[in-house]
Amino acid sequence: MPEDWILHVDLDQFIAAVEVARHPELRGRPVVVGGVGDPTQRAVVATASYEAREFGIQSGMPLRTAAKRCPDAVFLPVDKPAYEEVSERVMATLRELPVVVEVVGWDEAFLGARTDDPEALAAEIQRRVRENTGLFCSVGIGDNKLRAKLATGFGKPAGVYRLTQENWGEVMNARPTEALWGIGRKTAKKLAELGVETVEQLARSDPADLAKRFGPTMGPWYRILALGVGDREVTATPYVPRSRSREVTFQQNLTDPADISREVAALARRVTADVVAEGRPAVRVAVKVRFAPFVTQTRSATLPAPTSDGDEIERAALEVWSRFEDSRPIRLLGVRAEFESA
DNA sequence: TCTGGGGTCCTAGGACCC
DNA sequence: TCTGGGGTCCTAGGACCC
Repeated sequence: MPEDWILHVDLDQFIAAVEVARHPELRGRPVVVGGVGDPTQRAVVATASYEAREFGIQSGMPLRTAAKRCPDAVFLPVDKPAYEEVSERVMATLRELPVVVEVVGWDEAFLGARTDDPEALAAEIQRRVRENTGLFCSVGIGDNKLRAKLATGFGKPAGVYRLTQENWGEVMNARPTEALWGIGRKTAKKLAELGVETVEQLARSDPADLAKRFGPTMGPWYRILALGVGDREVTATPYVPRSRSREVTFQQNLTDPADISREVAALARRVTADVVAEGRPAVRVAVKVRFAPFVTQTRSATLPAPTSDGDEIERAALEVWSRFEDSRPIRLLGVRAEFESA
């Protein structure tokens, strides 16, 4: 009887790889994709090629910093439609196999598979993705989503790795808690303050102590994560979004109230287009403001009635905006529409 | 590290109601 | 009126992920 496996497929340096695939002359060079491709602008790195990473360039880093670390890097603008198109081809390739495909991003998917030989399946996935798209991917094999996801990281680049209950402790116990999927820098730091530095220490922690520090849901959940326990359900059911948002960072901070109102209204219109495309009305509108030295605040309002109407969404966004009292210069504005939860 | 854009989920306090 | 307990909604903020 074949066993049930969960595979996690992750494209290697996806965005940079798509760019290199269509600009072959860039192969082997440090490539950095982000913003409009101008490293003097306010923007960050979306993806850096492995060659660029050698210079210490990472996703999320300001383009300005990346340019300082590697002045010779090639800077390219983000071309979302191009990545979406390639992503579709990758997902279609995965769906040709006898597996359930759950898409979790442009460059990632979980696969549910029943097989005696998950490594052979992983190799087949890599071969087909390479053939159909020219891209390399890494595949994690696990007995749940958490382990499959973490396994992919150990397989990079272009490799396959199996992480299950059997080798979990051996592979993970000595690692910092931040190695877990769901524990970031802030939580790792708070855990360290409790004397919990490693995955093994977290696994041995008292759930009640964790609940006291992190709340009744998150606290005990961190310990479960450290044990490697996770969700096994892989579903092909299309994802239903909870919200749609648009935001923009200005190259020069805004100070004129007329400019600000105009930008809020424009963002509300863009969000309305997304709401209309979604085919479900918005029930709530939120405005996000990032003031000059990077202080972010949000305000929101429940709409009198659900709506997909642009005038109403714009009016709501402007009303929410009027409740901000701070008058510092503004570097970012955002508008979000929320849908009724299912 | 002068720090994007698009999302998700959890927490906590206050309002409000019974 | 020195006064309970609980449920739910609204709102703001925090943390995380890609």
